[in-house]
Amino acid sequence: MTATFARPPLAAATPTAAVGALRARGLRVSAARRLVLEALYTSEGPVSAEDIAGGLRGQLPPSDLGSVYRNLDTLETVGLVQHVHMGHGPGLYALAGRHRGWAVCEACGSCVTLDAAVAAEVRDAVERATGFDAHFSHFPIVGVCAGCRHGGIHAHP
Amino acid sequence: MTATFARPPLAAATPTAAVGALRARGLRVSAARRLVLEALYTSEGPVSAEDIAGGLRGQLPPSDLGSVYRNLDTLETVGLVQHVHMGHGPGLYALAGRHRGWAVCEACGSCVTLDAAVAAEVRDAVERATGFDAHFSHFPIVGVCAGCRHGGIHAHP
DNA sequence: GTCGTTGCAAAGCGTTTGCAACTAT
DNA sequence: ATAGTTGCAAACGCTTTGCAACGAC
Repeated sequence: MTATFARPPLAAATPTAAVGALRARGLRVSAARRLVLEALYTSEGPVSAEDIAGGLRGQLPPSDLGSVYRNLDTLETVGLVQHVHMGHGPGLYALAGRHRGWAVCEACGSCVTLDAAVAAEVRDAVERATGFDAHFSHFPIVGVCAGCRHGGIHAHP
Repeated sequence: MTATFARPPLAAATPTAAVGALRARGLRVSAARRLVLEALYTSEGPVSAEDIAGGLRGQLPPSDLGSVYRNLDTLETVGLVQHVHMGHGPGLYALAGRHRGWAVCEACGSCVTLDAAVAAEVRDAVERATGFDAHFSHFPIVGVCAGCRHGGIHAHP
């Protein structure tokens, strides 16, 4: 499935809350599904399906990649998870409700989350300029960050 | 190669001008390369490599998909072409310098180009809010367009 | 004649899917 | 007991690449 269309994000602060949300929808709480959730709660930034299947480099037991994709898809349909595309690599997954979008620097590669205030400011400006009600959850804002513009270190493209 | 990093766009108003730009860089002007350029000058919106290889549904002779990808890559390195990702499908290619970015509506699927004024307005707002010098050439602005927000027809996700 | 470029085919990567075995409910 | 779910493997769509033949300069 892998929706391009945004699901309403469903914030779940703890793994337990997320498990509750699954049960509330009649979805089963299997070990594999629990593991995907745990991986997302464990990791700082967004992670790839392969990262999760690999157990986040030993932090968690490894699991089947196909099932990870299926579970990420399920969790995204429920609204617990969102995925974002940074550059050309694999899609990256993160818990929904923890951010209002992403911005990635094409000079240093750093990826930051937008908080509610910043996201609202950008959204309003885009709405004024284009009429679009925009979000940056699926595709990030791409550009050069303040640090890199002011003579920082640049990654080679 | 397929750069994530933006090349400086190199506007060429006509196929002849583009051919000149190629020669100026010591690149050869082969039939296959000419065909890719012609396809890009012919098409209204951004097109996929497969569209080009297929001859834009009979408008041009078909050509080899691998070579189309190589030529698009070359043209992008030169700065004559840029590619953009709409949703999850194949990358789409367009002449550089004809636009300052893209916006795509996730309700009706329509894709519009940003003109210089609109792009500047959005860029300034993003800079104020985030410190990023942003552009929307590689990943479009994703949102719901004015028409769809005001009770238009919605495509099913 | 030289060397960039082509066409073809094979491989690559990220992702999806069919299916029999399993297990949460 | 009944479905939803798993693990495996095969297939998928998009893109890249190796290589011998070719063609622009």
